[in-house]
Amino acid sequence: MSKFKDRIIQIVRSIPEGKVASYGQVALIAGYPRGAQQVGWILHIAGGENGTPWWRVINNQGKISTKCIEHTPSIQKRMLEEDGIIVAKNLDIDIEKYRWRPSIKELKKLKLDDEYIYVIESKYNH
DNA sequence: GCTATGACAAGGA
DNA sequence: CTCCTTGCCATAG
Repeated sequence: MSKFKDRIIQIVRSIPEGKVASYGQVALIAGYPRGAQQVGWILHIAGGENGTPWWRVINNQGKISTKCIEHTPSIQKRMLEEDGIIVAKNLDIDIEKYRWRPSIKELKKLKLDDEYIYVIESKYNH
């Protein structure tokens, strides 16, 4: 069990129903600003473990980009719709409308220092 | 330790 | 908007 994996899973599990986050956003909040691609990989091997809502993570262009045969795009689309999120036929999602914007208090619980939390806030709350 | 592989992202054409 | 290039970095072999 790597620290990285645990961290990513922890963040993904804290995404509330009805909200989505991008791979880069999850990586950023987890404390790995440039680990977007690794998030996809972690979800590929660990997605589905202990109730991890892997389907709430999409790319920053608002599209579903899974290629995993265990977790196909159609499955992800259905899971998102069950969360109340509108997904177009071409797998497009209005990410800015549904984007998860964790509060300062929520971020502090993740043991991130104040300066770093400010960076996250300024990036997604403009 | 070194190379190859990406469920990615951002910027240029 | 689409297509392409470059930068990224944890894992697997």
